[in-house]
Amino acid sequence: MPKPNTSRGPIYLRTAVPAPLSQLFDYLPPPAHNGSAVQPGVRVLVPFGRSNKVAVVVATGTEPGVAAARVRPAIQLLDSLPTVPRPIMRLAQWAADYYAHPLGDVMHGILPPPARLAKPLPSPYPHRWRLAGGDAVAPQSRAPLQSRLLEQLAGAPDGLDADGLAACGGGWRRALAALVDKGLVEVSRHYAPPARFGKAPGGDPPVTPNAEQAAAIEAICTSLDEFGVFALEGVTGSGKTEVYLQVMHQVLQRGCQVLLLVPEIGLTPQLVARVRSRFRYPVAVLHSALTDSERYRAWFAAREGHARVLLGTRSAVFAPLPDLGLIIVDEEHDASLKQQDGFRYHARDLAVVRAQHAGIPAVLGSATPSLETLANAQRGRYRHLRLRQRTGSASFPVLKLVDLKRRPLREGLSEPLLEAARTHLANDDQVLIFINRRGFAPTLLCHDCAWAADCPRCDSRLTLHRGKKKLQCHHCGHSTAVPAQCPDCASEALSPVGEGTERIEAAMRERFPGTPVLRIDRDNVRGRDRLEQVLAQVAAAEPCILVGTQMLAKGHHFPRVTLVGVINADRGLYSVDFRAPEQLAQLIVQVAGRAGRAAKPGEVLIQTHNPEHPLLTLLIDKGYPGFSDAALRERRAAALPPFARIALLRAEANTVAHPSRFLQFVRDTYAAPASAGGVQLLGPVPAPMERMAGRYRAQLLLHSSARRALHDFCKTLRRDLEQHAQSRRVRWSLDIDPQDSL
DNA sequence: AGCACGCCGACT
DNA sequence: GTCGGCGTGCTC
Repeated sequence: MPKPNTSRGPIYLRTAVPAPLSQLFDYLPPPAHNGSAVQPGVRVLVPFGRSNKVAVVVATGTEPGVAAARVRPAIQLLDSLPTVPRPIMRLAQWAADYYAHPLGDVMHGILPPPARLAKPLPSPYPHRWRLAGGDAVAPQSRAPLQSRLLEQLAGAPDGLDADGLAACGGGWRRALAALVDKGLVEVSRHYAPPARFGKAPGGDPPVTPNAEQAAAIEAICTSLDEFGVFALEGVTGSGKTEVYLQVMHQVLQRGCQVLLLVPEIGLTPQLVARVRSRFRYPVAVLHSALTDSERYRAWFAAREGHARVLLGTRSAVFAPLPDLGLIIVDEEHDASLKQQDGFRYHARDLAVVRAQHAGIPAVLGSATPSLETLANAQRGRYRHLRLRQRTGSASFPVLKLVDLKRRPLREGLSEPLLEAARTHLANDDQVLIFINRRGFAPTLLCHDCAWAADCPRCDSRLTLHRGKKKLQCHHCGHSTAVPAQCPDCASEALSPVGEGTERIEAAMRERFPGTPVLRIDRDNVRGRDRLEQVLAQVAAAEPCILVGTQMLAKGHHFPRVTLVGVINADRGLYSVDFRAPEQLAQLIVQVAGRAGRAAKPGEVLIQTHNPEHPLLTLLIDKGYPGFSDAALRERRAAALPPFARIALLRAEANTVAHPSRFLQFVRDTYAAPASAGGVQLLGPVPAPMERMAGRYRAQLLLHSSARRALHDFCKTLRRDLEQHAQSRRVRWSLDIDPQDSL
């Protein structure tokens, strides 16, 4: 849309309104405003349908998108300066386009909650008060407390905060409010940020890098002024974080800000503490566990340039950073970097786009890089940096398979694993048992009539939680008491089938009486702090046994663990999802990385019924690089991502028929034109779990060898479906580059 | 997404 | 006779 107003007509504000609609909506400037100075990124209150919405101005222009008579005036401009700065506008528009998602919804999603209200942006910093009109002479008051306050304020032209005024004595807030009412005191608009966003003084000395680390740091630091992506593949314990910190240091010294993105589970207090204690620059942290006002403060500090480092989870990729000089994505393979509902973006991919827009480097770090990133490295689009050695004296753990075939299993534990545990514990070492399942047992079965405890709302079994004495569905949260007898045949022979963390914990207690057994899963370890407590216990403890889920696999160091047992590697070997093997390999490597980080070598035992499976043997003989090379070749041969592009049209409804009927309609309507454009429609098929939380789900797979073709098709498809009456009978969504596809 | 309009069932 | 179910249409 052209900007200069050469004609005589009115200027229109083209806005993104928070609604699931791909179009933009035009408004006239509010009354008594000519609109010429309105910049993109400014929020505006507009009438929309029968209600009012906070929209974001995307552009101004002289031609309305609809008949001029239909254009209504906006109610009020909410900002004088853009709330969404230019680079974020550009990123949001790029993302809305790439993910074929309405820009209004994207904008709404990236605004912090206080900015979604029809008010000017509030200051999130502690209030400061000063004398009204900046009087140097204190006005008088007859109340003693009030005059003390006035006296204090007269001596502080920049104003005083709560700490500064509390000295005037108890009840100061009431007295101050009275002064504000009288108009003698005002809230200062010259707020100041807190001096730091953390308490540690900074200045921890950097560690001397080894040759590989030094080379990586050098490679990145010699191209800080241009866009470039560095795939930093560093085995666990190779000191990736030290590389990040040293590169960050250089960037900070040049006066730039750094964005460090991590998966939700990777944002540990240890990492925050490590970043804070290294730099004398303010560090802000942004993640979902914060309160709204804490998040707003971090967002605001980033936007004002008060925070020099922003450490955050995926949504932080949209945080405004005026002096951004470097983006790092840690654990870039992690699935939690992709948003799984609504606006389904991948923070790693957007980080690369943002770096490109800004002309700065992006670093994608992982011990187990995603196949997407490795493919980009192979094609020469990303620079591949490798850290192959563990730092210090740490050596690599030895991986071994335990063949479960025809071996007696007691509570899921094989004799070789138990034997190894005995040996390691006898050496005063710690043992970690990994099992990717919470609860006691994943099924409760009647031995007499084969009744099984099913979830009434999902196509799944209820998990037995013995501690809570409940049967629980891990998909919808449904929970019931454990029946004493079979509801079908009244038999009392109800037996738990399979193993979860609780059961392994109990079994280990029984096998190793006197050895502490600590269970770490979501049921047992509620908050972040609790996890830290347990981990501190482990660090201090004598020989002990840790039993846990994914929570154990990421980010934490267990220097005293020398044996890791993986209870079951078989799920994932034969999954329908083509990404399952990749995820299994990543998980095994990550868990294995917990062992032997100190001087003692570690041992990893993986229980499986498929010890000849090529995925497992490759992983054990050649490590993750061996596995990923083979996996990439397979993906290429099968024309799967990253060698082809896919998208998923999902639909759900309260009846079985509606989703598949809707998707079949889409297929019937679009198969021919799609195919002409090089896009294949596959399905519809029921979702991997067709019924979840009482709703039926199906999906249609869109596949193309050409990114552009798929993208164009998705955009027209969305615009059509938004209009079509058919789509109102289901809830549908379009997922570009889905994480779980089939 | 909201929100209203518009036609068909069980209730004071 | 009304309250209210959710199908359909619209939002500059």
